[in-house]
Amino acid sequence: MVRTRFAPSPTGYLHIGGVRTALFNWLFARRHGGRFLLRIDDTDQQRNLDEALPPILDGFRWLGIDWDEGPEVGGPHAPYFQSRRGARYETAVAELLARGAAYRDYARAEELQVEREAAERSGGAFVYSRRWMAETDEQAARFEADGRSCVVRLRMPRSGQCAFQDLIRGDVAFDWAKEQDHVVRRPDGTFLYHLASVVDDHDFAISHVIRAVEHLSNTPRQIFIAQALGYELPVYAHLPYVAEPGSQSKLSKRKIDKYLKNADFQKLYDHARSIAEKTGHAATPESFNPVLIEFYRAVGFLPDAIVNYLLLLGWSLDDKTEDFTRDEMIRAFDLARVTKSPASFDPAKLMAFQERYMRRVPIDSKAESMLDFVIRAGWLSGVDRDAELAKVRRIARAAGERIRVAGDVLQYDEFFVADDRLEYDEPAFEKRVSTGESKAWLKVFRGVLESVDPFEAPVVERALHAHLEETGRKIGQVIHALRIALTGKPVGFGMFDAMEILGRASCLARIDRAVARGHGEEVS
RNA sequence: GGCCCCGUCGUCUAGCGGCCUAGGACACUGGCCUUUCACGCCGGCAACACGGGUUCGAUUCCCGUCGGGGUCACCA
Repeated sequence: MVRTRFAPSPTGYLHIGGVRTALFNWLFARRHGGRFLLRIDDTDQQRNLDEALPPILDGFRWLGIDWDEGPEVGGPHAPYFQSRRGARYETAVAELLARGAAYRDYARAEELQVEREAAERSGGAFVYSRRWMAETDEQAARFEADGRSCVVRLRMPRSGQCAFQDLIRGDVAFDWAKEQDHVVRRPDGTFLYHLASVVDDHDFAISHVIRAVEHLSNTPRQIFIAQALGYELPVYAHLPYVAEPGSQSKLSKRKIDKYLKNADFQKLYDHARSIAEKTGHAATPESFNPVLIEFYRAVGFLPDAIVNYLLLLGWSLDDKTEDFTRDEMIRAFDLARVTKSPASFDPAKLMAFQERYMRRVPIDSKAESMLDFVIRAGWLSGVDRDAELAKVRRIARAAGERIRVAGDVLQYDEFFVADDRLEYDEPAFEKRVSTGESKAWLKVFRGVLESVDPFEAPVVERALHAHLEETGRKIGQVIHALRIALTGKPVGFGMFDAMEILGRASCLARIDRAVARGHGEEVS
């Protein structure tokens, strides 16, 4: 039975790279009819679990990455929180001690530091002298009388090699002598990650440990622990990490300022921020960061687009397939096809997937998600949802592919403001409405609009064309003035679609207002 | 610095000795379409890090160099 896990620490944030790792674990488990579990690595966190965990869980749920065992869903090996498994780790450490695979160590931090520096000076790897190791209770008592406290360290081999097979890296080997006597228990009785992780992986019957390469060099010490405890080893697979845009360095949530110098990143960020500003979403780097999944959710990305993009970061099926439904990716996923080199995160390509997926969203559900943003922005109340939805649906239809993320609806405030509150793009107004005979023409065309019936796009369009025919004008001569008078902007939807959405009354009122308006000044 | 890993277009990648004058996608770019903006359509630019081998033949195998990165905690 294949069993994989993803083990986040409860930081409150879901990192893009972490999601990719979780996704690969999930895919691998689903592919083999196994189980995917979530385990919370909170061995050393003072953070308040109660508020740091839900955002992570919500993030996974939103992405459609479900877990078979773990927080909230429970499971046969509960609890899935390392902070609640101390007793279990204690027995493991006792076993390690009993078997001579670990020892109590009474060294002080400064003493260790001296040895470390000496090793550095001589150019060799630091290997602890074990001078303050207590092998008997008597020795321990003596150190304690000195006021020393003890940690438990692994008694690592000092010769030979630790060799293992990695599903992605192939054969890997490390010299035992380069390994340190890692601490597994602190003086206060808490445990370190490596110990907890190995014990949990064993207890939870994890068959495949699929994680980022940063952990590759941690593997020997974990193998040492597992073997000392008589555990069967899981199969290891170390994924390349997700790199910065245009670089090979690991993507980090703290380096956002640096990434913003990348044009594509900047573009995505600005795009998202303009949406977030309108919805009042706090746009601090902590909460509003393109390295975190929450960022995409806050502006209306589609989870399927993100997952599909992430799937292709370090994995590919062949030389052309890019689109995968969940079922397709489950069927196709194969660790052997994971790349060895880091894949850099490309905001532009993510957006391309988003656009592609957005095209396939049925108009009704697109309108639903757009309406959420409109309500969040306070442009509609949400009280008469059916009527509001109908309006947003018309906008969605007219906007077509201009709506790339659901929050893009907030670019079209002209359909939500009162006629007398419409704002104009001043240079455009100057150029196309204030000059020549634009205003005179608008007045005339206003008369035409009054009698158009019904006030629907194709009818209005026919009326305009008939009018142009009679007066011998070309559409290009007048439509810009009309657009700016009605929407305040030089760009937008098809003119007639926009007019239908506005309705006759608004169109007339807006023409009146534009015509009455002076050169760039408000007429009251 | 020690140890380890990686190295095909700007980016994600295909390629597992001849199918490669290296394929696809994104980005960029020229044009078309068009009431604007998008979309769409047609076209273009663009890569095997370098040097040695092995071989009839290397992007593919080996070695070295260079470059990039990861990791060296009483963090996870």
